[in-house]
Amino acid sequence: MTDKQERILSCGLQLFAKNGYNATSTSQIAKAAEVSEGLIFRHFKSKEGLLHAILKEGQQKIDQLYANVINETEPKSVIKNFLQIPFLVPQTEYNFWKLLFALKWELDIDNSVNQKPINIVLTKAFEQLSYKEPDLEAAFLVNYLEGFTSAIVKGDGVPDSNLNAFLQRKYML
Amino acid sequence: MTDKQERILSCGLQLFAKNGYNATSTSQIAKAAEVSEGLIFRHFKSKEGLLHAILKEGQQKIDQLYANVINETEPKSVIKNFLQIPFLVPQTEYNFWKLLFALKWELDIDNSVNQKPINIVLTKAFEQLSYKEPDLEAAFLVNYLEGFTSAIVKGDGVPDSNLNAFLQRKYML
DNA sequence: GTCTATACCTCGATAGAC
DNA sequence: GTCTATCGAGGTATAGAC
Repeated sequence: MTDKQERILSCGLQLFAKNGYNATSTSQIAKAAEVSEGLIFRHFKSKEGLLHAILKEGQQKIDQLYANVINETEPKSVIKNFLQIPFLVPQTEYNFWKLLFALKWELDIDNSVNQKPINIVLTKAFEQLSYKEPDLEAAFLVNYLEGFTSAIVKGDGVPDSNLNAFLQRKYML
Repeated sequence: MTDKQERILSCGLQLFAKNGYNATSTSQIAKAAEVSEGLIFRHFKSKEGLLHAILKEGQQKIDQLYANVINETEPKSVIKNFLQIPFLVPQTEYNFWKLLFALKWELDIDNSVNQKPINIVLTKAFEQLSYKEPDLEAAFLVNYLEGFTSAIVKGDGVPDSNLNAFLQRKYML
């Protein structure tokens, strides 16, 4: 991976996240990365190829984030770590998350692949804690976190830790 | 409002919702609405003008939906009606909601104008029900509903009423 | 139907590493 | 001399606009 390739990936992410995929032209990216436009196509085949390269690079970070939940065995910690996810994302990566949210609607790129195992683990945790309807408890929290992270990433603000502390009390974690 | 104007609005909504704002060309809309492309610009000034006309038309329906919550006085009914919102949206209007979600990211059109009064009313309801931290309870539910409606509109499926019934039990509504 | 701009993309030429 | 990274001048289509 050469320096210019990395600059294309980085600037592509910035611009896609800031202005949207369709609204960003390859010439803009080239200008920002200070490379010739042709180079983008040499390396990434097409504009969409560039997008997928960007997504692939970011996917690792997502996996790491979810690993904290999946690999946890103690049920209370599973829930606690799940709720903590938004706080583990460094601000430098907000752009990537913003892009993910936008792509869900702009193209039909949905990485709900990660959602399923999370849902299973969460359900199991509630079950072990003797909640009456563990699957619905899990679904409830999953929807909450979707809304919460959406609000954070959208507002480019820091997540409100009060809400998190509140939930830890509510669920006795 | 002529027949052709309405067809432009309707087809514009369909296509914007389905393929995104930037990815939809005015010529596509003209073809779908069976009008000349020039007519779009005569009536709506620009592509963005058309978008705003579409949004303005839909705003009324949003207001109606939220009115059920805002105008309610009995605290339990406030919360109940709030949670019911997604179930009151007819499938024929899913396209409009989908467009709203997409625009939040694609352009920076955010109609969180409605969010504030809802938050206040919800907080008050929890307060009257003697919840310890009514503001956080409200914020929690608001985030949940954002995630829930997002999932519904995205999945073009019917909302899961089990989850709603579960929450009515949980909050003793 | 026509205009202008710009979108995505191609490709031959170049330059340096080995 | 081959190979890989790069440049930048086009090409073709289509966008929004009127």
